[in-house]
Amino acid sequence: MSNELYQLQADVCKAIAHPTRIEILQLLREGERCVCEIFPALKIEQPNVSRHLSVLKKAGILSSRKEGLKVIYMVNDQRIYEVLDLVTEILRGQLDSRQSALKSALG
Amino acid sequence: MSNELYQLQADVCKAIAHPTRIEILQLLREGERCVCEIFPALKIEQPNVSRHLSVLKKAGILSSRKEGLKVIYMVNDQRIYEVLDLVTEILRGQLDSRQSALKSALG
DNA sequence: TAACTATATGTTAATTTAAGAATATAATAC
DNA sequence: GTATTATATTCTTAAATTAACATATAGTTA
Repeated sequence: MSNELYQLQADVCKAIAHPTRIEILQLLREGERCVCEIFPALKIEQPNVSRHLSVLKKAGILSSRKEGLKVIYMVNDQRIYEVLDLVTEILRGQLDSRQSALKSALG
Repeated sequence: MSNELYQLQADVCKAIAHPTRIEILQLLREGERCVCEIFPALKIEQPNVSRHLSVLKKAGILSSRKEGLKVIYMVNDQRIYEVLDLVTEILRGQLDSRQSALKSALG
């Protein structure tokens, strides 16, 4: 149907289509975190994490608020984790398919 | 946890992170289709659709089989539609948030 | 005010992605 | 064999993405 919807869906998918950003989301699953907690946990540079956070925020997946010097990021909609979990299940299904294909190929 | 899992999840998300590929998936929701049906339905060039199909296939989202001259594509795991539907719900939630923020801002 | 801390933003280079046009391949029909 | 049809691939070019490094900004403290 709506070509605009496809673009919006693609934008959300693109925003989460990076391993670092998925790792950020998994960290935030436990609750909101400031940048100063996120980048040491992920062992990447602060400017790097800051940019990935802004990608997620621009896509409407995260929000932030200031507390003194710190900026605290949080997930807007927990359903983003249903998306990630579904993707994991799909991957597991792919693995199972390959395994049973191999099994039947080997007799 | 596993950095490799994040990469695999990101790969699947990246594969569906394009409006044309989402449109292809929505068409295939009704059942398998050959390339000759897909590209006229989407009103894009055949080589273009062929490349997008190969991206989806490489990510394990689609499979294909030959029938004479035609190549027929199909979805491997229907849960990919749960992902797309969830993303739509998340987008709707974002819209609702903006609306109620606007409403309270205007009194 | 200056110094300090936390975060964000240029800038650059390397890599990836996408589309269009042309071409190549594969299966069928003649 | 040649011609035809359906699909895939190559090439080129433009645009987008990413990381690294340096720098800028915002808020705090002295």
